[in-house]
Amino acid sequence: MPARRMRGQRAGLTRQAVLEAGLALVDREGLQALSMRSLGSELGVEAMTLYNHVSNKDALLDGLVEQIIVSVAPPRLEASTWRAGLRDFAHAFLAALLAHPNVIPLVVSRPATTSLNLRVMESALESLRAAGFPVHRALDVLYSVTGFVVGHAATMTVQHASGQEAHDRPELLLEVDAEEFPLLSAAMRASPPAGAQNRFDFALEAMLTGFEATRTSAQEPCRTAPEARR
Amino acid sequence: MPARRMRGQRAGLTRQAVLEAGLALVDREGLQALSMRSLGSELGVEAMTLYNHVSNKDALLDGLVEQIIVSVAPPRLEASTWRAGLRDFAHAFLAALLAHPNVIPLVVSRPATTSLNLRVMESALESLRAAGFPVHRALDVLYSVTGFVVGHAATMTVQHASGQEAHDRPELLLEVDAEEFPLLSAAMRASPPAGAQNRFDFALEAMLTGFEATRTSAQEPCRTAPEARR
DNA sequence: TTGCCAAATCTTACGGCGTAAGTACACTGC
DNA sequence: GCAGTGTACTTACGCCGTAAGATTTGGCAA
Repeated sequence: MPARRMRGQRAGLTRQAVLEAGLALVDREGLQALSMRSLGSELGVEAMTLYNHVSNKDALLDGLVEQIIVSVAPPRLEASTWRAGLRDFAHAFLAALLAHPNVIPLVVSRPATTSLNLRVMESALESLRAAGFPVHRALDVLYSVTGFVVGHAATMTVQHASGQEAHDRPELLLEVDAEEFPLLSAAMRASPPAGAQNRFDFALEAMLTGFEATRTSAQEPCRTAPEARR
Repeated sequence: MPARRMRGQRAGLTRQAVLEAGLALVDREGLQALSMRSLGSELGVEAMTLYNHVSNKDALLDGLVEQIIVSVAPPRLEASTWRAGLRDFAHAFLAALLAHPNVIPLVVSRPATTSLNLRVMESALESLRAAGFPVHRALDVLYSVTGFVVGHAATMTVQHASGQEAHDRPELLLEVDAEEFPLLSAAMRASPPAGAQNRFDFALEAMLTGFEATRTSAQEPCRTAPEARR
């Protein structure tokens, strides 16, 4: 609980503190619960005070996205194989998104063109090029993976029953009519709650396998790259 | 221009007309320009009138998403190969999304669990199962493709320079510093404006190729499925 | 034809939003 | 001690979604 302060007394806020509180608030109560006023009172401060640290609400939202991007930033792409590197990156990115599911709509709708983010891409490109991808293909691969991760994270976390109180049940839609949609309900019952992760891995591997073929314009006919043989 | 009416006179609105006008408004001026008041005046009607046709703004937004889903609905998945079918579906879905880029954030953040949508999935599952996929794998494949398409559509259309006036330049970020990010800027210059579509196809094919291997638990060691040999 | 009703529309009002503008206070360096 | 600077608060404006109620209409029963 923030200590009682008198007019003009400092609260000791920083941009970072504001962003963290904002992220926490969104995680806890959803995007629509984030207003300058609510975030202010969360921090024991009036709404207008926040404008000392973020220039407006849009910048605040951009900041939230940035927080997430930064949390996955360390370019792990130097690890072992390019394939393992991409896999690690995809997993780290997915984990970061799933850790803050309420923010995903923001990630989707605003540009992640921070220079910090560009730096990550640059080093990833370097790794892929070294692994034998032509530069433009490397960019294709990178965009494909990020698009894929974002898309999956989004479809994994859409809450149905458009109520705003979906902050504590990670289960997905299970109440499909077994009469009307037999296959669908069967398939959903067949893949247990953890099935989403499996599905992600499954499709990711499929994509990586597909990439392999275009590495140096099909350097081997079928199975390429030794791939972490240990 | 809507004819001048007196109090209580009918405007002849329908839910469909409201949704269409809403979609048009969002396409033209962006999501943030859509308010009950603005949409009302668009239709020559007061804001509250709209509540006769949609129960609240959330339902209106759901309706916009539905409009898009419906436009891609006809299950083309019966066509020729399962692979060609999936490819067609992905292309149709992507086209529908790109036709209304401003709506993509909505598509991402709300459930597409209309029974109409479920019917599409059911028939797609049927096709895939007939093509040799175990049911749960078929669902994996389907989710993977939709997630992939949504993710790509999203990353293809994020506007940078978070201003709200990005409604008439489909170009993406091109002003990266060639000094600081040589590979990145080179790769972007290498892939021309139409490169996004190529990238999508490239990654889609990669994924489909990957799927092929899990069709009936690796039915052939390397190259499976004759695939539209005509 | 007349009378009535359900549906479509408009009016008013409320609380909450983002934020521009102005004010008050506490630190910092001289 | 004292000015300057930056942090925080207050007030106010115009927008938002929408609840409640008044008003008019078109269509149907008698």
